[in-house]
Amino acid sequence: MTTETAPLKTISKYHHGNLRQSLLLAAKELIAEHGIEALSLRKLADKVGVSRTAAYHYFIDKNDLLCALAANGFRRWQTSLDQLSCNQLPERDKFEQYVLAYITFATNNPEEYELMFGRCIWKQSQCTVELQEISHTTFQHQVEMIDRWQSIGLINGDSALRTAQVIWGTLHGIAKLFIDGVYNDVTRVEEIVNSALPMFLAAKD
Amino acid sequence: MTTETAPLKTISKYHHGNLRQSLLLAAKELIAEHGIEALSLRKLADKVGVSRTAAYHYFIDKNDLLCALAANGFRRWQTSLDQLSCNQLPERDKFEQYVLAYITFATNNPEEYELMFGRCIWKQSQCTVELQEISHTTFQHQVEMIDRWQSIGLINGDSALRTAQVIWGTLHGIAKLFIDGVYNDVTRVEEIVNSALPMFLAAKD
DNA sequence: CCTGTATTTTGACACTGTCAAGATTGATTG
DNA sequence: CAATCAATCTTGACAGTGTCAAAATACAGG
Repeated sequence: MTTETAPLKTISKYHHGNLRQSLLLAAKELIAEHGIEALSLRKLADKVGVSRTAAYHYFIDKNDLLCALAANGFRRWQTSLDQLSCNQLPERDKFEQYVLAYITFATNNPEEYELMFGRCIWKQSQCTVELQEISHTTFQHQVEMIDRWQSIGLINGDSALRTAQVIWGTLHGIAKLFIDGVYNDVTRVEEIVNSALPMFLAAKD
Repeated sequence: MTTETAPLKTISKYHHGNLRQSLLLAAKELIAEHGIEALSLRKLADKVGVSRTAAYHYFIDKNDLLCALAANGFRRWQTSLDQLSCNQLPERDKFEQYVLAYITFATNNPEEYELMFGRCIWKQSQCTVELQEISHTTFQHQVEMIDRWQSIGLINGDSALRTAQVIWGTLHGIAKLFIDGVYNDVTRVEEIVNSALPMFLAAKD
């Protein structure tokens, strides 16, 4: 459809070139800086140097744009997962890395994380098929990882699905309590994670 | 300050009688029905039968009103905790009850829970001293409960504070995943809770 | 009845998301 | 090269929103 060769035109008012990409990038920056609820389509348009309603040619909705951002987040997290699952460390270290990576990803990109797993998209407004697919894939991926760790005997629990749900719940909960400011001493992340680990790991002696 | 004898006046436009209480009640209903983000001060005023800006004589802000609602929620949850901590069941059953009660409270009053622990109040806007106090008291209370269970040897972990934070994280996370619609089969709450319990309980044989 | 204070309303402003209609541009033809 | 067309962007407009300042109303006390 669109030619991929970015023209790098001289600045003319019309035909921005790659507005969709620019909008997503600027939105990500604005959100990271001032939070999700501070993002308005008009400020976004201002930042990109374009009119208020220009975004509506690339996104159905404000919600549609947020979904696209969340999908990008899932892609980023997915690649982290991929790197992690194909390294050569012993499985136990992999598990620890996974737990730490999860919390780190969440606390380092709080607003993006909020977008990916928060009510803003999942609850109140319906989410895009794109987002539904990429998130489902990622969920599946994580369940499989935990499933394998469980079948090895590294972590305990009966049903693999239930165990995955509980572990994810724990990670999500800790992350959320930090992100939302209920826990506010972020320097203590690692300590809490280290307290969480032995609860999941099978008896180790 | 205000006389506590509610006059129950005939309906005259001015001097509603107990506007503050009415506003809180109506707001709670509106939120329970349509979600937090659907609450506007104007709809709220309409429902109570009062002008748009009437609420500003009892609340500084929209945020102030939400904080009051959250504080009420904490009071409700606190009484549940009190009932639970002074019954005569064995400690193990108490712990199970606590876990189930937490998730049940959250999933039965999702919007109120969101208000109590969500970003809406804690992160973006600063919360009231009233809310800060009541929530801090409740947190403390929960930490003490877990501390006791740990010193008895019912649940494992090293630091009591860290253990409490992790357990709370787990409960909060599971609750949130349900509330926000990421987990959507609410009938499976109990199964997940039952999978979570043995992770916290010390070896039981 | 008159006055002061507590309470509520009206008017106004800036900001938001979104739709319909118009304006501008680059590419594709003849 | 000139004309047409579709893609792209802008302007105008509307209904909501939170919130402030000033006006209006009701009640209590003298």
